[in-house]
Amino acid sequence: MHEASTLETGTSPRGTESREQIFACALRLFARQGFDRTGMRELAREAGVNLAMVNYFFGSKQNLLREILDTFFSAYIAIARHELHSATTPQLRLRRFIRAAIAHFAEHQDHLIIAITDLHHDDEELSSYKARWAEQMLHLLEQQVCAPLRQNGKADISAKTLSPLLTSMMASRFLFAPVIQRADNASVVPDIDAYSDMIATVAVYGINAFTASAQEPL
Amino acid sequence: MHEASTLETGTSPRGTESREQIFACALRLFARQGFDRTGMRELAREAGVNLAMVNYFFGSKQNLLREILDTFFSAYIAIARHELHSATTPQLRLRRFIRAAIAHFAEHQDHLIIAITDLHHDDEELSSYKARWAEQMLHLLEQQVCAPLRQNGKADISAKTLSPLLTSMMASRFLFAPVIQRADNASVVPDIDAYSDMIATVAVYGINAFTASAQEPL
DNA sequence: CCCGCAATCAAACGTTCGTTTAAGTGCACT
DNA sequence: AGTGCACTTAAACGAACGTTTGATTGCGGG
Repeated sequence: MHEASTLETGTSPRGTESREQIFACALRLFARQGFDRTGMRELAREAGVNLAMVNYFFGSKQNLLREILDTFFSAYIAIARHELHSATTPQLRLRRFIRAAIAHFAEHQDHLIIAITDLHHDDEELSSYKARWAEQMLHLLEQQVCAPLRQNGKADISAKTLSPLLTSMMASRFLFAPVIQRADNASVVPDIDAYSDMIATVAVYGINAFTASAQEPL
Repeated sequence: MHEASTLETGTSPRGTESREQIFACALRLFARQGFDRTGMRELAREAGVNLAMVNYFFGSKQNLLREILDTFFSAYIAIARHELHSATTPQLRLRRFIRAAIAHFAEHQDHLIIAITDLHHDDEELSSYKARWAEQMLHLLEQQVCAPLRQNGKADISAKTLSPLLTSMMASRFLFAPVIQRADNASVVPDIDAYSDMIATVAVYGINAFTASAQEPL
């Protein structure tokens, strides 16, 4: 039952390579086939280690999933905290947050896919755990974006609506990538910078049009 | 192996009630716990039927999933086909499509969640199947929205980018609902009409800002 | 009345699942 | 040389999985 210690002794402990192999393969397999469809034996075989090593290093399959979600969410929140406190206007803060978050998504696509497609796992521990991350994001967006925008005029938008909307918009390319590529593998996709610019522009101007008073009708 | 016939004899065949019970319970369970985490025995127990009835009516668990996806996607495409051919400008067509699609999502939230969280199942049959739906949506958006917008000026947006973006935006509320509600169960959520208005406004004005030339900087 | 067939049932099929155990390996340090 | 500890291993555990079989029920039409 006692999970292997994670303490760093300056130089890597002997088992580090195996542990990292397992973690890397779990990322790939969970994202491509889903958490439940990936068996411990398949994971161990792919990582080139013995079956028992997975639970030796991570305690259980659930714990392995939690460690994956942990690395992703904590970095996501850190980005939000940093970028949403940076600029002078809520529009500029939002744009900087989107660009940084999409860069994070692009670099950790497997984490992202696992996090979203496993959103509806009704495991009690993981659910309350994800709710705590959501709380922090809701609070950040409310303080730094929604509240300032409320003085704009017409309609207001709540963080409970904005947070899922932004995350969905930013993730859309990665979430649907396998289906879209299969449906139309001919044409080229815009590079990641053009994509994040486009999402940021749509979000900032779209939200501004919704919250601000005067708009020419479309 | 011979699946029960689906032909309608005017009045319902005798087994219809059981079949519909199974289908309804599968929707609820697959959406709440995921396809893989839901066992045939659990599904049969919940539906109040014998275990063997599931495969008697649906042939296999995969076929049951496919029937769920089928009813959802075919209605989704029908809505897109209808609304995207309706109005005079691409902006108006887009707005009408978004409002109708969100109404469809709201009425079939379980279908939606199953479709999205199972997007990454690498089952060959289901993948090529979903790709065919995606092709139709790509073609519709390209013809009725992207191509007309391309004459706008500055930047253009491809259907390969727009289709996932729109679907993600419209689905955001339903996809993240369980996490958000758990993180903040106090406040009220906007009703579905206000939500679809907001998504439509953000999408139409946001995309217009991205594709049109002159914009005041934000 | 009874034959036919759709529907229902209990039971078992073989497989795979996540987890645990107990033995074994080889380096590091005294 | 020898002891301790981190790592690795093969094997087995009971449970749950999706599917199939063969018998049984009960209504509708000849």
